[in-house]
Amino acid sequence: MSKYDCLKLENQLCFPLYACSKAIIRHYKPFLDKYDLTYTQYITMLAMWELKKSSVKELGEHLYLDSGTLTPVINKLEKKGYISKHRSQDDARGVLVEITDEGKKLREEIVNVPSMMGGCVNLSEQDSKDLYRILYTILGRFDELDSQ
Amino acid sequence: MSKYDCLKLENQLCFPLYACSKAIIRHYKPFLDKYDLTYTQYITMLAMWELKKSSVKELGEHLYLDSGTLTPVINKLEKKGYISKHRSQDDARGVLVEITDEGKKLREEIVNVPSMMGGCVNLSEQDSKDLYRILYTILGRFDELDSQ
DNA sequence: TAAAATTAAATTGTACACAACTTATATAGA
DNA sequence: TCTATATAAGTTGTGTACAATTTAATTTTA
Repeated sequence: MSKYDCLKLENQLCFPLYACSKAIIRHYKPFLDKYDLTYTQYITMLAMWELKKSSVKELGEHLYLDSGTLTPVINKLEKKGYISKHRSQDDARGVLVEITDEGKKLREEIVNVPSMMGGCVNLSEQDSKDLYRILYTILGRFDELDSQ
Repeated sequence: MSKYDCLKLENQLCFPLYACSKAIIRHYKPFLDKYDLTYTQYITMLAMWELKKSSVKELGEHLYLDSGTLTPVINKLEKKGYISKHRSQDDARGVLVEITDEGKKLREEIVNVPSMMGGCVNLSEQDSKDLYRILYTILGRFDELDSQ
């Protein structure tokens, strides 16, 4: 036992989290390539399918992304025809993003992607539930910290 | 219940994983800024403190990073004086990276960072253990897939 | 209500991440 | 042994992330 044990990669939780996140995104790629979507564009579409219409700000809160990241992603998805954007009438500072008919069609095709990815990882029911709960516990702690 | 439920952000494990990983890295920043290190540079130093001497390839296997990411990180850490690099004698294709005395000194100072971060998250003992186990299960599955 | 403070997006600059490619070197097979 | 293959780093190009700044618009407040 050394006082440096806490600095070992294997004793840190941040590292497997970071490595896992990247591994999943990397393994999404072949599935998403078919639809010419990056992972970030994919989760942005996931959010838009739920929200249908949203400000950039609200979308960013859902995705934990700021406008610096989101603006270029939105512009790319707009160019692909999946969403449209225009200034808000109520508040001219805001921009409203809206799902298009093309975007709705994409949902039909992409609906089988999650199960294909799930098949790769193949966690037990219990592990999935535990992982889900613990991750949202951590996110909650950080949300608290940030709002203080 | 809709056939699109699987496409909801909240029903995907990839999303909280991705969000959590980013949140942790973001919250490391104030602690690492003191030492003028980015998160990637930090975990590279963690690996180097363990390995002491390593090829770029081996280092990349530890960190799940390829040379495209690692080469510039190594160059920056070299410029800061924490590591040194030179061609391998045995195999002139390889480059060996080695921790310097400066790099060893840094370890002394940075040893309190993990506990400060742990204090932010404050997971229960059981949740930490479960999270750790599940994350390495996932990484193991992907390693299997990749080696096939 | 006019100036000050706040807010929403966009912009800018730095640093990954990674696929695809290049270059140099080493190993294997005919 | 000579050529084909494989391997290790490095390079290039695209796409995030995010802090910091800018711009335009809205609220607050003196």
